[in-house]
Amino acid sequence: MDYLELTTLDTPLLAGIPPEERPALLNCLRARSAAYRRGEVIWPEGERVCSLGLVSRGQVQILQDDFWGNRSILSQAGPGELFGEAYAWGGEPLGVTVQAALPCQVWFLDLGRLLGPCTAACPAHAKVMANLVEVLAAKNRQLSRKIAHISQRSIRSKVLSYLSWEAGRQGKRQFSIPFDRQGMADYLAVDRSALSQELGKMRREGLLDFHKNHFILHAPPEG
Amino acid sequence: MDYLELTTLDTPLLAGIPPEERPALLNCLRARSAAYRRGEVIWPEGERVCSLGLVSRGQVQILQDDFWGNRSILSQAGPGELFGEAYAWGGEPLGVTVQAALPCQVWFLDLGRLLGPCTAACPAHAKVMANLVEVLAAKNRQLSRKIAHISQRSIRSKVLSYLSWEAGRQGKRQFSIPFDRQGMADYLAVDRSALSQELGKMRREGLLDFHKNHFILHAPPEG
DNA sequence: GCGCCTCCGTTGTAATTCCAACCGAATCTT
DNA sequence: AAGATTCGGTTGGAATTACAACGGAGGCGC
Repeated sequence: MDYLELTTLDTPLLAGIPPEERPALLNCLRARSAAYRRGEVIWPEGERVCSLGLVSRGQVQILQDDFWGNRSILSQAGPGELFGEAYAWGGEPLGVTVQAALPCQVWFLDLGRLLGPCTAACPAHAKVMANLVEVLAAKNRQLSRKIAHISQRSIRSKVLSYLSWEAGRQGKRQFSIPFDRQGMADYLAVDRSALSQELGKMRREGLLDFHKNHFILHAPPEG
Repeated sequence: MDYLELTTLDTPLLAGIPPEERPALLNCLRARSAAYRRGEVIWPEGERVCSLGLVSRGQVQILQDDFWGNRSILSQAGPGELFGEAYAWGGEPLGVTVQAALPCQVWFLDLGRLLGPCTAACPAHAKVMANLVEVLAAKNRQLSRKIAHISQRSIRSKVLSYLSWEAGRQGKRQFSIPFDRQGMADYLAVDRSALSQELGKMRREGLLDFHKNHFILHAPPEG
């Protein structure tokens, strides 16, 4: 297996592990790779997985389908980011669907081997564990944040909650978001046309301005 | 410090670590304890914490307040459960408020020390790391599940999504939930009276029956 | 240039939800 | 036992949202 792609990949999971140590580590973790076309399903919901996914090129979406077929975007993962890390141990079947949002290349790592008693086999193992904890904690915060947004009772509040957070994150009042309208509506769990409608109303009221996925907040929601 | 309470506590974080090894470990982690009255704030939002919380007695609530003052219950933690584990490293300020839901006793552990290079100081360290990963992964799934519920577009769908999951988890069609009405409404991010109204309508339609926090599902939503 | 397709905004209507207020039952206090 | 408090159900009206349908702008291939 050719690990070249991963020895130089900038990913939080392997942060702090020098390229020369990576092949041995990756071999330990039984790293293997696959390519997917846009829209292709990588892991269907219900699957039992014992490895986690790492995107090296392209982008994947983590989706959730409910009983009635509505699909919502839980999150997206680009180069260097992980998916399925919450289901890779504990034996629970996958509660989400992972799908290629763009043509992409992904790797699968058996990180379960790190959880066993003998963690010290490779010197890099401890570092991976520490990275893994930080990644899981960050994902946790990300999910909490989404909950904060979609817990709002009105579309306007959801939009403001999301956009003002995004503005804060990017440190500017003018910024782009990683969604098209449908994606934004899915993320905020609202109807697309209702979202467009509310955005238009907010623009007319001078709260903000926008074009496609580029936004400008006019009145700071913080007061 | 008297670790007696923690040497016998059944908690996923210390699972698999025998009581006699715990005092040394806890000492390593600078474990310290505090008691809180019902309603008392343990960690206010915005605080920078570098330890995680472990409930030994009572119950705490993890709350999220938005810009406009609406408060929603992210989760609750009872004896043996953790809180703040997503904010204990990475240096991000606390995005949630932690409050005592009941009179309670909690412990604070500096788990950040496990992430450093020398993990092998105590023999139990590796086990705690593995436990921590599983706890974080489980929390992850729990947050994803809540998102699945509140992403539903109608109160009825939210209720069915939540109740049918709860029925599945408990393996019976008749079960109790850990919320009163207001708590359930907060969890599902809907208005309490609207929730009562919808529950009454669903009962009239024969979908389910309930009394207080005890529910009986009549028609399986799976078909 | 021409269709084809995707994305986004608009409109109108039906349905849902919020909100505030009220009421009764149960529990707790004194 | 009376009063206070909490909890859950109900109601009515105002406001919001979903839903379906349509139309225009822009990109793309031919």
